[in-house]
Amino acid sequence: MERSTRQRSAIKEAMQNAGRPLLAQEVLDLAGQTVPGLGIATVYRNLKAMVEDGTLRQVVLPGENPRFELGNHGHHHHFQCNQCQKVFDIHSCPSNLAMLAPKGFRIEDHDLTLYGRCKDC
Amino acid sequence: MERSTRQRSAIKEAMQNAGRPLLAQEVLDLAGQTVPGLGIATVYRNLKAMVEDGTLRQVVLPGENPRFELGNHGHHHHFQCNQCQKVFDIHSCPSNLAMLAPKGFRIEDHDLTLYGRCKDC
DNA sequence: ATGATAATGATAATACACTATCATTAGAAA
DNA sequence: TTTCTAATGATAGTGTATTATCATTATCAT
Repeated sequence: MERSTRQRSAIKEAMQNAGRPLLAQEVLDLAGQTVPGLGIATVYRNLKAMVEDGTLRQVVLPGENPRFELGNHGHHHHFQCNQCQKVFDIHSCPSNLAMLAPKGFRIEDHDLTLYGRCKDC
Repeated sequence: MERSTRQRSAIKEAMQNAGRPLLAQEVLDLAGQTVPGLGIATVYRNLKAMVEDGTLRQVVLPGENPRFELGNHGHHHHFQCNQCQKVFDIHSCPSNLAMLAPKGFRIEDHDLTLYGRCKDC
Protein backbone atom coordinates (compact mmCIF):
# COMPACT_ATOMS: atom_id res chain seq x y z
CA MET A 1 0.00 0.00 0.00
CA GLU A 2 0.93 3.64 -0.02
CA ARG A 3 3.70 4.68 2.33
CA SER A 4 4.12 8.02 4.00
CA THR A 5 7.28 9.74 2.88
CA ARG A 6 8.82 13.11 3.59
CA GLN A 7 8.68 13.90 -0.10
CA ARG A 8 5.00 13.16 -0.47
CA SER A 9 4.11 15.11 2.64
CA ALA A 10 6.12 18.10 1.47
CA ILE A 11 4.39 18.05 -1.90
CA LYS A 12 0.92 17.86 -0.34
CA GLU A 13 1.81 20.60 2.08
CA ALA A 14 3.08 22.84 -0.71
CA MET A 15 -0.18 22.39 -2.58
CA GLN A 16 -2.27 23.15 0.49
CA ASN A 17 -0.33 26.22 1.50
CA ALA A 18 0.01 27.70 -1.96
CA GLY A 19 -3.53 29.02 -2.29
CA ARG A 20 -3.04 29.25 -6.03
CA PRO A 21 -2.34 26.85 -8.92
CA LEU A 22 1.30 25.79 -9.16
CA LEU A 23 3.48 24.57 -12.00
CA ALA A 24 5.33 21.31 -11.43
CA GLN A 25 8.49 23.36 -11.24
CA GLU A 26 6.98 25.63 -8.58
CA VAL A 27 5.99 22.57 -6.56
CA LEU A 28 9.57 21.35 -6.80
CA ASP A 29 10.86 24.73 -5.64
CA LEU A 30 8.45 24.99 -2.69
CA ALA A 31 8.54 21.40 -1.50
CA GLY A 32 12.28 21.34 -2.12
CA GLN A 33 12.70 23.89 0.67
CA THR A 34 11.39 21.27 3.08
CA VAL A 35 13.07 18.29 1.46
CA PRO A 36 16.43 19.25 -0.06
CA GLY A 37 17.37 17.03 -2.98
CA LEU A 38 13.75 16.43 -3.94
CA GLY A 39 13.70 15.21 -7.54
CA ILE A 40 11.50 16.46 -10.34
CA ALA A 41 10.49 12.89 -11.18
CA THR A 42 9.07 12.46 -7.70
CA VAL A 43 7.12 15.67 -8.08
CA TYR A 44 5.62 14.55 -11.39
CA ARG A 45 4.88 11.07 -10.04
CA ASN A 46 3.03 12.40 -7.03
CA LEU A 47 1.16 15.13 -8.87
CA LYS A 48 -0.02 12.56 -11.39
CA ALA A 49 -1.19 10.17 -8.68
CA MET A 50 -2.97 12.97 -6.83
CA VAL A 51 -4.79 14.05 -9.97
CA GLU A 52 -5.84 10.45 -10.57
CA ASP A 53 -7.28 10.04 -7.09
CA GLY A 54 -9.00 13.43 -7.25
CA THR A 55 -6.91 15.18 -4.62
CA LEU A 56 -5.69 17.61 -7.26
CA ARG A 57 -6.93 18.87 -10.57
CA GLN A 58 -5.07 20.30 -13.52
CA VAL A 59 -5.44 23.93 -14.53
CA VAL A 60 -4.45 24.67 -18.12
CA LEU A 61 -4.24 28.27 -19.27
CA PRO A 62 -3.72 29.21 -22.93
CA GLY A 63 -0.15 28.62 -24.00
CA GLU A 64 0.92 27.57 -20.50
CA ASN A 65 2.13 24.32 -19.02
CA PRO A 66 -0.34 22.60 -16.71
CA ARG A 67 -0.69 23.89 -13.19
CA PHE A 68 -2.13 22.00 -10.24
CA GLU A 69 -4.63 23.03 -7.59
CA LEU A 70 -6.66 21.32 -4.88
CA GLY A 71 -9.45 19.24 -6.32
CA ASN A 72 -12.16 20.18 -3.84
CA HIS A 73 -12.95 23.61 -5.29
CA GLY A 74 -16.13 24.34 -7.15
CA HIS A 75 -16.42 26.06 -10.51
CA HIS A 76 -14.16 29.08 -10.67
CA HIS A 77 -11.81 30.95 -12.96
CA HIS A 78 -8.26 32.23 -12.98
CA PHE A 79 -6.26 35.40 -13.11
CA GLN A 80 -2.71 35.57 -14.42
CA CYS A 81 -0.44 38.46 -13.54
CA ASN A 82 1.20 40.01 -16.59
CA GLN A 83 4.18 40.87 -14.42
CA CYS A 84 5.04 37.83 -12.27
CA GLN A 85 3.08 35.27 -14.33
CA LYS A 86 1.55 33.77 -11.22
CA VAL A 87 -2.00 32.44 -11.41
CA PHE A 88 -4.69 33.15 -8.82
CA ASP A 89 -8.24 31.92 -8.31
CA ILE A 90 -11.26 34.05 -9.12
CA HIS A 91 -14.26 32.81 -7.18
CA SER A 92 -16.90 34.64 -9.11
CA CYS A 93 -18.25 33.93 -12.53
CA PRO A 94 -20.18 35.91 -15.16
CA SER A 95 -23.54 34.20 -15.45
CA ASN A 96 -24.83 35.44 -18.76
CA LEU A 97 -22.46 33.61 -21.07
CA ALA A 98 -25.01 31.33 -22.70
CA MET A 99 -26.43 34.31 -24.59
CA LEU A 100 -23.13 34.81 -26.37
CA ALA A 101 -23.66 31.69 -28.46
CA PRO A 102 -24.46 32.18 -32.16
CA LYS A 103 -27.66 30.65 -33.44
CA GLY A 104 -27.51 26.88 -33.53
CA PHE A 105 -24.67 26.61 -31.03
CA ARG A 106 -25.25 25.11 -27.61
CA ILE A 107 -22.97 26.16 -24.77
CA GLU A 108 -22.12 23.52 -22.18
CA ASP A 109 -19.13 24.99 -20.40
CA HIS A 110 -16.63 27.82 -20.44
CA ASP A 111 -13.13 28.88 -19.47
CA LEU A 112 -12.32 32.43 -18.48
CA THR A 113 -8.86 33.81 -17.83
CA LEU A 114 -8.31 37.36 -16.64
CA TYR A 115 -4.98 39.09 -17.12
CA GLY A 116 -3.54 42.11 -15.38
CA ARG A 117 -1.55 43.08 -12.31
CA CYS A 118 -1.77 41.10 -9.10
CA LYS A 119 -1.85 42.58 -5.63
CA ASP A 120 1.93 42.32 -5.24
CA CYS A 121 3.03 43.63 -8.63
CA MET B 1 11.72 40.42 -52.54
CA GLU B 2 8.74 38.22 -51.97
CA ARG B 3 7.63 36.10 -54.88
CA SER B 4 4.14 34.94 -55.65
CA THR B 5 3.85 31.16 -55.53
CA ARG B 6 0.98 28.74 -55.89
CA GLN B 7 1.68 27.47 -52.39
CA ARG B 8 1.53 30.87 -50.75
CA SER B 9 -1.63 31.80 -52.60
CA ALA B 10 -3.31 28.57 -51.60
CA ILE B 11 -2.40 29.11 -47.95
CA LYS B 12 -3.72 32.69 -47.97
CA GLU B 13 -6.87 31.56 -49.70
CA ALA B 14 -7.42 28.79 -47.18
CA MET B 15 -7.13 31.28 -44.33
CA GLN B 16 -9.54 33.70 -45.96
CA ASN B 17 -12.15 31.10 -46.81
CA ALA B 18 -12.03 29.24 -43.52
CA GLY B 19 -13.97 31.77 -41.45
CA ARG B 20 -12.59 30.14 -38.32
CA PRO B 21 -9.17 29.62 -36.73
CA LEU B 22 -7.20 26.77 -38.29
CA LEU B 23 -4.46 24.50 -37.01
CA ALA B 24 -1.30 24.29 -39.14
CA GLN B 25 -2.39 20.77 -40.06
CA GLU B 26 -5.82 22.02 -41.14
CA VAL B 27 -4.15 24.64 -43.33
CA LEU B 28 -2.08 21.89 -44.91
CA ASP B 29 -5.19 19.81 -45.53
CA LEU B 30 -7.18 22.68 -47.03
CA ALA B 31 -4.45 24.33 -49.11
CA GLY B 32 -3.21 20.87 -50.09
CA GLN B 33 -6.44 20.37 -52.01
CA THR B 34 -5.40 23.21 -54.28
CA VAL B 35 -1.69 22.41 -54.36
CA PRO B 36 -1.11 18.65 -54.16
CA GLY B 37 2.23 17.80 -52.58
CA LEU B 38 2.23 20.94 -50.44
CA GLY B 39 4.70 20.39 -47.61
CA ILE B 40 4.10 21.02 -43.93
CA ALA B 41 7.35 23.03 -43.72
CA THR B 42 6.02 25.45 -46.31
CA VAL B 43 2.83 25.84 -44.32
CA TYR B 44 4.71 26.60 -41.12
CA ARG B 45 7.08 29.00 -42.92
CA ASN B 46 4.26 30.98 -44.46
CA LEU B 47 2.08 31.03 -41.36
CA LYS B 48 5.02 32.33 -39.36
CA ALA B 49 5.78 35.05 -41.90
CA MET B 50 2.13 36.10 -42.03
CA VAL B 51 1.94 36.35 -38.26
CA GLU B 52 5.08 38.49 -38.26
CA ASP B 53 3.71 40.91 -40.84
CA GLY B 54 0.34 41.08 -39.10
CA THR B 55 -1.70 39.34 -41.77
CA LEU B 56 -2.49 36.57 -39.31
CA ARG B 57 -2.64 36.22 -35.56
CA GLN B 58 -2.27 33.19 -33.37
CA VAL B 59 -5.18 31.84 -31.37
CA VAL B 60 -4.17 29.65 -28.45
CA LEU B 61 -6.84 27.78 -26.52
CA PRO B 62 -6.09 25.94 -23.29
CA GLY B 63 -4.24 22.71 -23.95
CA GLU B 64 -4.42 23.16 -27.73
CA ASN B 65 -1.84 23.74 -30.42
CA PRO B 66 -1.84 27.24 -31.90
CA ARG B 67 -4.45 28.08 -34.47
CA PHE B 68 -4.30 30.91 -36.98
CA GLU B 69 -6.90 33.47 -37.99
CA LEU B 70 -6.97 36.68 -40.00
CA GLY B 71 -5.28 39.53 -38.18
CA ASN B 72 -7.78 42.24 -39.02
CA HIS B 73 -10.45 41.24 -36.53
CA GLY B 74 -11.20 43.21 -33.43
CA HIS B 75 -11.50 41.84 -29.91
CA HIS B 76 -13.50 38.66 -29.85
CA HIS B 77 -13.66 35.22 -28.27
CA HIS B 78 -13.85 31.60 -29.33
CA PHE B 79 -16.10 28.59 -29.15
CA GLN B 80 -14.81 25.05 -29.38
CA CYS B 81 -17.12 22.20 -30.26
CA ASN B 82 -16.87 19.30 -27.83
CA GLN B 83 -17.72 16.96 -30.69
CA CYS B 84 -15.68 17.97 -33.75
CA GLN B 85 -13.10 20.10 -31.87
CA LYS B 86 -13.40 22.91 -34.40
CA VAL B 87 -13.05 26.47 -33.16
CA PHE B 88 -15.38 29.31 -34.16
CA ASP B 89 -15.42 33.03 -33.49
CA ILE B 90 -17.77 34.65 -31.00
CA HIS B 91 -18.21 38.29 -31.85
CA SER B 92 -19.76 39.38 -28.59
CA CYS B 93 -18.10 39.88 -25.26
CA PRO B 94 -19.30 40.06 -21.65
CA SER B 95 -18.58 43.59 -20.53
CA ASN B 96 -18.65 43.39 -16.77
CA LEU B 97 -15.51 41.35 -16.19
CA ALA B 98 -13.54 44.02 -14.38
CA MET B 99 -15.75 43.59 -11.33
CA LEU B 100 -14.62 39.99 -10.97
CA ALA B 101 -11.19 41.07 -9.81
CA PRO B 102 -10.33 40.55 -6.16
CA LYS B 103 -9.29 43.63 -4.17
CA GLY B 104 -5.91 44.91 -5.23
CA PHE B 105 -5.95 43.20 -8.61
CA ARG B 106 -6.16 45.24 -11.79
CA ILE B 107 -7.64 43.61 -14.87
CA GLU B 108 -6.14 44.58 -18.21
CA ASP B 109 -7.36 41.88 -20.56
CA HIS B 110 -9.18 38.58 -20.70
CA ASP B 111 -9.61 35.37 -22.64
CA LEU B 112 -12.90 33.56 -22.87
CA THR B 113 -13.49 30.16 -24.43
CA LEU B 114 -16.95 28.66 -24.68
CA TYR B 115 -17.43 24.93 -25.13
CA GLY B 116 -20.43 23.01 -26.42
CA ARG B 117 -21.98 21.74 -29.62
CA CYS B 118 -21.55 23.60 -32.88
CA LYS B 119 -24.25 24.10 -35.46
CA ASP B 120 -23.21 20.98 -37.39
CA CYS B 121 -22.75 18.55 -34.49
C1' DA C 1 15.14 32.99 -72.72
C1' DT C 2 18.46 33.56 -68.98
C1' DG C 3 20.35 34.19 -64.49
C1' DA C 4 19.95 35.27 -59.74
C1' DT C 5 17.86 33.77 -55.93
C1' DA C 6 13.43 33.22 -53.28
C1' DA C 7 10.72 29.37 -52.29
C1' DT C 8 9.75 24.68 -51.85
C1' DG C 9 9.67 19.69 -50.09
C1' DA C 10 11.82 16.01 -47.69
C1' DT C 11 13.57 15.09 -43.67
C1' DA C 12 16.97 15.63 -40.04
C1' DA C 13 17.43 18.29 -36.03
C1' DT C 14 15.67 20.77 -32.08
C1' DA C 15 13.19 21.98 -27.87
C1' DC C 16 11.09 20.69 -24.01
C1' DA C 17 7.83 18.79 -20.92
C1' DC C 18 7.05 14.59 -19.24
C1' DT C 19 7.83 9.37 -18.41
C1' DA C 20 10.41 5.02 -17.93
C1' DT C 21 14.25 2.68 -16.06
C1' DC C 22 16.86 1.01 -12.44
C1' DA C 23 19.97 0.88 -8.65
C1' DT C 24 19.46 2.57 -4.07
C1' DT C 25 16.93 4.17 0.03
C1' DA C 26 13.77 3.95 3.55
C1' DG C 27 8.74 2.99 5.47
C1' DA C 28 6.45 -0.31 8.25
C1' DA C 29 4.75 -5.03 9.30
C1' DA C 30 6.51 -8.85 11.58
C1' DT D 1 16.10 -5.73 13.94
C1' DT D 2 14.98 -7.99 9.85
C1' DT D 3 12.72 -8.19 5.64
C1' DC D 4 9.80 -6.90 1.96
C1' DT D 5 8.97 -3.72 -1.30
C1' DA D 6 7.08 1.08 -2.18
C1' DA D 7 9.29 5.19 -3.14
C1' DT D 8 12.96 7.98 -4.55
C1' DG D 9 16.64 10.40 -7.48
C1' DA D 10 19.43 10.51 -11.44
C1' DT D 11 19.11 10.38 -15.93
C1' DA D 12 18.12 8.21 -20.32
C1' DG D 13 14.31 7.95 -23.26
C1' DT D 14 9.93 9.45 -25.45
C1' DG D 15 6.49 12.11 -27.97
C1' DT D 16 5.43 15.71 -30.67
C1' DA D 17 5.14 20.27 -32.58
C1' DT D 18 8.06 23.26 -34.80
C1' DT D 19 12.44 24.69 -37.15
C1' DA D 20 16.80 24.17 -39.78
C1' DT D 21 19.20 22.24 -43.61
C1' DC D 22 19.97 21.67 -48.27
C1' DA D 23 19.43 20.06 -52.87
C1' DT D 24 16.08 21.21 -56.27
C1' DT D 25 12.50 24.05 -58.43
C1' DA D 26 10.30 28.01 -60.10
C1' DT D 27 9.57 33.15 -60.09
C1' DC D 28 10.56 37.32 -62.30
C1' DA D 29 13.60 41.34 -63.51
C1' DT D 30 16.51 41.85 -67.23
